[in-house]
Amino acid sequence: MVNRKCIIRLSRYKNALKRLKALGFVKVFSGNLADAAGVTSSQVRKDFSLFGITGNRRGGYQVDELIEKIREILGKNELQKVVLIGAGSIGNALMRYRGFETGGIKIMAAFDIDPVKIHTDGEIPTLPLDDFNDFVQKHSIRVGILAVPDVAAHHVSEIMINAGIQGILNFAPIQLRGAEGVIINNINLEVELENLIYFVNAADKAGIDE
Amino acid sequence: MVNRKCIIRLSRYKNALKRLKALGFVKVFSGNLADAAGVTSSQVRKDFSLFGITGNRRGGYQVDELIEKIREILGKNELQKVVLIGAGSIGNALMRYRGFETGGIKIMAAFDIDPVKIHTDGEIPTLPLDDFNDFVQKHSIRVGILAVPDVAAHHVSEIMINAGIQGILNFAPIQLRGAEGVIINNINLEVELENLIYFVNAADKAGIDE
DNA sequence: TTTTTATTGTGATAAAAATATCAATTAATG
DNA sequence: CATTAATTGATATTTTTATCACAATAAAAA
Repeated sequence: MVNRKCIIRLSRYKNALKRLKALGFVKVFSGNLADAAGVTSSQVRKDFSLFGITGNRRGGYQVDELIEKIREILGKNELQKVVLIGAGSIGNALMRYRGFETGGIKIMAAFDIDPVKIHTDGEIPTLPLDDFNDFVQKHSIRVGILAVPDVAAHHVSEIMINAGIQGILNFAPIQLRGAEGVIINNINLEVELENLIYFVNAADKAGIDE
Repeated sequence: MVNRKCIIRLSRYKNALKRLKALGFVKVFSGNLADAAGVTSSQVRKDFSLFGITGNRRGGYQVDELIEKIREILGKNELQKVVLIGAGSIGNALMRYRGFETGGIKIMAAFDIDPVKIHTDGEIPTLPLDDFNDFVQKHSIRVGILAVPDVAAHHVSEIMINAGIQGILNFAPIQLRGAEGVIINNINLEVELENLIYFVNAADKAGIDE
């Protein structure tokens, strides 16, 4: 069964493959990917079988072919357009983040309620929130990043969902619950740090990782 | 058994409790927390039993007491000092992020190799990377945030570990593997978006969430 | 060409995590 | 004070996830 964890592993395999390719690898074995992604080789093969990815017994997998197949599964063969709501510090950091381009992801526009932040001169325009609906529908965008303060988060998530957004990456420190057919991934910085702090403090016990 | 997932849920319970407290709640039932955190009430009670948190049969849990107990478990009763390496866009966003203070987390200093970024006038000083070791040891800091470009990430992680850092929150798009006794949490923005894109594209199939 | 060796692909097995169940118990009610 | 109703806490069950094990098979070697 395909779940979140499984897709995350697929992304990691793809990243590992890119690095191995840069190192000159032409074929890889499940064990190589397992090492690079920190899982077992069985896990790699099981994941592949789930998506009908096959290799050659004794011959492993062709790197180029494998990257291509994973990209296809992840929908990364075409440019993925996303929008951003919230042009604060995190929003701006994301706009400046260069990793998305190379990964085939493009932030088409940012939106904010603060008139001071509106401008269309940069590489990514920042538009008034009122334009959100039209923009999303005009460009058929289905994925959005939410980077507004916590008090506004729930309200903004409703605006996004009403506009037709089906996937939200939420940076607000509130556990957003998605509507039917809407997927929400939450990134909570404080929770992540709390997590580290707990395990560092509990260093006596065996170091648990996941 | 206490694992990452379990501690993340604990953080979520705490956040939910704070909101419920603000709403005037004095006591809560496991079902309330379950709703707020998106889990079952059995899960909540199971988690609590793991940490010896008890309530009153029929009477639920006292909000204040519960918050206090969870804070204690998470080590948040004393200010948690962390450092940041990389004063780029993500690093700066984190320095400006107000959520940490209220959560009892303090970024003591940032470090960078770029002399242009060094300054000590702001609220959080940005120091040369050469000062990292001394600073960490002087302030007994054990948790650090890594926000440098991918090519530098592995090298910087070694600097951190050598200086005695035991927990790293890694924003570089590379799967860092920790040394013995070092815990690394990876936040990979592209992987998160890829994940959303996959499930949005696969919207035909049943919407899977976690 | 035949034999050996290494790796895949998958069904079986084990481990881990989440959920359901229910007796024990406590608060509220009459 | 006795009775009722509701919730915890702990155990049992189910579900999910990961690992193991090995036949099938293809490359390499003899």
